[in-house]
Order: sequence, then C-alpha cells, then structure tokens
Amino acid sequence: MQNLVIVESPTKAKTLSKFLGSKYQVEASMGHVRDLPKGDIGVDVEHDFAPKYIIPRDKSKKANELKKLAKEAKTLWLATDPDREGEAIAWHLKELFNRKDAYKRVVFHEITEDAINEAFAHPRDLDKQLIDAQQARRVLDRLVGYKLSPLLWKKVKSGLSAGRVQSVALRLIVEREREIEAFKPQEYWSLEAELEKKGEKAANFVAALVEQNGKKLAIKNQGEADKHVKALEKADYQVAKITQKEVKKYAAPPFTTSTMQQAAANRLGFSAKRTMQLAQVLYEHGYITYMRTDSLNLSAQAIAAVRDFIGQHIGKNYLPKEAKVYKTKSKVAQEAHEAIRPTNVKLAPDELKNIEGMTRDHVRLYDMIWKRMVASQMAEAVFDQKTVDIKADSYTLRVTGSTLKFDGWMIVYGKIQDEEGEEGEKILPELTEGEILKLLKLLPTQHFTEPPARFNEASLIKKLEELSIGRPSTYAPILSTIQERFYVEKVEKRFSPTPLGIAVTDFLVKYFPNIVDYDFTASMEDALDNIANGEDRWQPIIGTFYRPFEKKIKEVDEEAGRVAIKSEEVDKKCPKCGKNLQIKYGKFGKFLACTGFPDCKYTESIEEKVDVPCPDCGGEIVIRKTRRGRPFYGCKNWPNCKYASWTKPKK
DNA sequence: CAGTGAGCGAGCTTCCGCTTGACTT
Repeated sequence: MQNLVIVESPTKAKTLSKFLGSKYQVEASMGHVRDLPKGDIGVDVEHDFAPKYIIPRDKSKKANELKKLAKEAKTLWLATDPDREGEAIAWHLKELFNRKDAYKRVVFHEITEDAINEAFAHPRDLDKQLIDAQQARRVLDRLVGYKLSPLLWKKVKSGLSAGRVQSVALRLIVEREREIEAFKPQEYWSLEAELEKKGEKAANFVAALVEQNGKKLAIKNQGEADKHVKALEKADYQVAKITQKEVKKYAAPPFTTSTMQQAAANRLGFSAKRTMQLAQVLYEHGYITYMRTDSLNLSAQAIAAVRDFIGQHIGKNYLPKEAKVYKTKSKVAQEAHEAIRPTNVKLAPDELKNIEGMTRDHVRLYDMIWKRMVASQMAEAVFDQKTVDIKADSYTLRVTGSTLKFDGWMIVYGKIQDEEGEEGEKILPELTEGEILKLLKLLPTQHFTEPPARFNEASLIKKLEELSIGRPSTYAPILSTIQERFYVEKVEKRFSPTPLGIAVTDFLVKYFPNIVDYDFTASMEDALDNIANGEDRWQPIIGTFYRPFEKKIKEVDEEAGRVAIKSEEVDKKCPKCGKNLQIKYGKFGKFLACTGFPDCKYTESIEEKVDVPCPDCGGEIVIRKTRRGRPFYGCKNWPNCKYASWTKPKK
C-alpha cells in the first residue's frame, strides 16, 4: 500500500475511503493513541514538565495495527481533526510510527470531494505550537487532578477526585443549593381588570395594571392591593393608545452537541448519555453528521440541498432569499466539524421508522435534528403584536395580544415553548383609541417570588458551555463523574449536592479558590492561545501556574485538618447497640451504618420497596444494584428465592 | 445493551479529552 490515511473515527474513515479510491487505505486511530500513564503523575515537574507518554492498555491493539500498516506504507497522511486535540493526535501518531519524512498533515472541515481534493493537494507540516498548546492543556489537567485528588483522600475521604472541570460543575450545584436555602420569598401582588367592549357582550378581555401617574407600579401587600382596587372600582376606563407592530421570530441555529443534549432533555426527556448513544448509532448508519461538535457551520452542499427541499416540499414563500449563516459566539469553539444535521435531508424522519435497527427513540432524536436543521434555513415567523394602553384615572392598564401572520420555520420545528417557556398568543377584540370600556371585575392576586431552580442536565450543560468549561465529548461524562463520586444526587431529575459534595466544594473553595474559579478555564484558554500563536512557550506557562500551586498543596497538606462531613442520621436505631443509624457512601453506593462506628460495626443496605409481590414466592420486591451500579428488581428473600429482573414485575 | 446479589469499615483510589469496542457470564 502506497498511501495510508489516518483519521479519528471509523465512520469518517469509511466515508473518506469512498472519495479517495483504492490507492489510499484509510484507517481510524479511535481518538488518542498515546497518553500519560494512569498509575502515576507522568509529568517530570523538576525537568521542564516533561510528559511521559505511554500507549494505554486499551489502545495497544489499535496502535500495533497502525504501526504495522505504517511500516509498509510509502506516504502517511495524518488527517485527524483540524483542532488542538486533532493536531496532537497526529503528532502522537508520528511519534508512534517513528519514521522519517514520510508524513503529510492534511486538514479539511467537511467531507466533500472538493474539500478533500483541496486538502490532499496542499498538505502541510505538523503545527508544533498547536501541539504544545494541547500538551500544556493535558499537563495542566493532570497536575491539577493528580495533586488535588490525593489531598482530598487525606483530608476528606479516600477515592475522591477533583479537577478543573468536575470541581467547577460541582461548585455550581453546591452554590445553587445555598441560594435556594438562603432564599426568602417576597410577597407581591398583581392586579388585573376584566373589561368589556361596550355593547359587545362576548368581547371581554383582561388587562393588567402597570402604571400609576406614569410610573411603574409595584404592589407589595394586600393593604396596597385593596387601596388600588377601591380606587379602580370607581374609575372610568378608556382606551388611550393602541400600538401595533410586526414582530419577527427567528429560528434557532442547527444543533451543536450541547444544544442537542439540552433540547433532547427538555423535549424528549433523554439524559445526555442516552442522547449521545442514540446519536452515535445515527452517525454510524450515516444518517447524521458527527455528533460531537461545537460548530454551527453547514456545508455549502447541505445548504443547497435543504433550500431545494424547502422550496419543493414546504413552499417557495418559506424559502428566504439568501441562505442563513450562523456563527458561534463561543471563543473556545474549535469548529473542527459541521453542526449536527441530517446527512440527507430527503430522508424524512418518518421513513427512518421502517429501517432495520432504528428504534422509536432513534427516530425521535433524528426527527428533532432534522426539523431543527430544516427550520434553521427557513423564513422567520411573523406576528402582529398589538399593545393597548387603557387609562383609568391616574392608572394605566395594558394588554398585549399577538396573532400569527406567517408561521415560517415554526411550521416545521414548532414553537420553542418547551425550551424557553414562551407565552401563547392572545387575541384581542377590535378596539379604537378613545373608546370607553366597562369594568366587569377586578382580580387582585397574591404571588411570592420563587427561588432559582436546581440544575437539571440541560441547564447544567448550558451553564458549563457558557463558562467554556468542558467540551462536546465531555459534557455527558462530567455529569456521570459527579454522581459516581456521590458528590451530587438526582432528585426528580435535578441535581442536589450531598454532604460529601458540599464538604469537597468548601474545601476547594477555601484552599484553592483560583482553580475552582468560574474563570479559570477561560484564562487557561487565553494562555493556550498564546502558546498556539507562538507568543509563549508551554513549559514556562505551566511553571507559572504550578510553582505556587505546588507550594499551596504542601501548605494545606501540613496545616489543614481533616474535614468533617455532615452526617445524615436517619430515624432508625441500630439493632446491635441502639444508637442512631446514618447514611454512608461506599464503593457500591449508599448504605446505612451505625453512628457508633468504630465501636459498633453494624451496617445494612438501603432498600427501595416496590409495591408488587415476587412472582416466584410472593415475597417483597426491592430495587437493588449490581456491582456495576445498574439497578434491578430482586426478591427480598434472596438467597432463598432467586427471582431477579431488570424490569418491574407485573402485579 | 446479554451481563442480576450481601460488600462498604481497607488497600488503592485520581485528571480532561479524543474515540469505540472492550471482556466475561
């Protein structure tokens, strides 16, 4: 074989192979092939932070295969992703192969014939500065993670972890909980008037009190509300001003990983993990583009195809004159791929149902991706919005109604109501300025301000992305990590911190405020940019961070006491010694242990009862977990009764 | 997802980011 081409994913390899023909053998590296060792820190902090790279056990087979192929090939084309990690993967491959001068680095942002021909006609050298930026990122994360975690083992509890990303995600959850705890509801009142257009009985509507003497009115309590009600009862109502305007609603851009995960959570109730598993299958079958991306770009071909589709199947009036161009606001976006979109817009979601291997949920996710992409290239929706100001003595009441004039993209993607909680449209009777209205009823209502909501998967991912923390490939794993460590628990699909999570956050905020600062990652990215553009070398940048950090670790190690975790006592006595039991977190999850430990070593498991009898013996069924943490339904009489099931047994 | 369980409180744990089959019952 003359030419060996290496990309990251096997699906991409397959597609690329079709374009390149038989003179090129295309192989996938499956991501990184070399990494720092898992067993030790792997960075020589005394010698310019030299990283020790090894081939991880699970990559050795792949690495050997590639090595063998590389030996035989004449030219090696390193065609990994055009971003920081991709450049590093290319370099690691080169180091792995250890052959001189046979390399060509090629980059392309889309897999089209033109883009590929262009790329292969203009190979370049590896970008050492970009590689160094990646090494700095890798080494920094390793130093932070592998220095902080052992400190937590010593000061808090063994087995814990801390890192640039997970510790900030945890902090967000802990601080939100504190906001909620500290929240004091404020009373306020709204006052609405039900009014009638004179002479037309059916034409009544509700207007809200907004101003008094031209100033915004806030009603704090019942006394104030009563006062306004009294005054308004005697007032005359007259239409003062009608303003009418056209309001356009713009379609959302096509999906990135983060917005797809958010929409799938809000619209379909999927976890981020589930969404990614489904998307992976759609991608491997060639139905969608790559699902780990932060880009909003659409290829020229995709745009042409979708415009064609809109014009032909939806309607000419739904097709804007020009294609829409979306740009990401994120500074850290690497834009190595396209936005997530169907690869063939002509494949309607309904048709996917009939394809072997596609489950209902695959279809539902594809449907959402397809609609979002098509809508993103459609005309705006247009509403007629009418605002009516009504005078009643010194008061102003207002009512806003809107009617849909043109549905535009909304005919495809539907309202984003579920995602944004927007109000529906309100239709107003025909009114004219100066018209007198009749008061039917005054409607004072008491309200209280509400605390912020706990984060769910969607809102946490959104927040992390806003802070530039984490990457498309890591959003879902971050959520798993903080749960696996028992830092947080999901209660009704929302994250709530455990006493352990609170203790860890407080420890980190107290001693390492810079690392768990919400801006830490953003400033790291700035520093990495300077390495990538050649202004700085990576080792001094890491040194500037590491020297004070190392000192602080040592100080805290010597000075800080062991952290007490708030115990969670339950209303149950120890059958051995009579003391209270408390919740503990072990390798296999939560369990109850005696507060008298170490004098009393009593433990028992926590069982969630299910209200169905055991189909085998009629005993109680409880939810338990496997060693790996997967819940199942088992009989309480185990081991006498061996009944077990993944799904809830029927009554 | 094929994978189902009595222990955690003792001897090794841990990072982030890139990517899919791992390997055993």
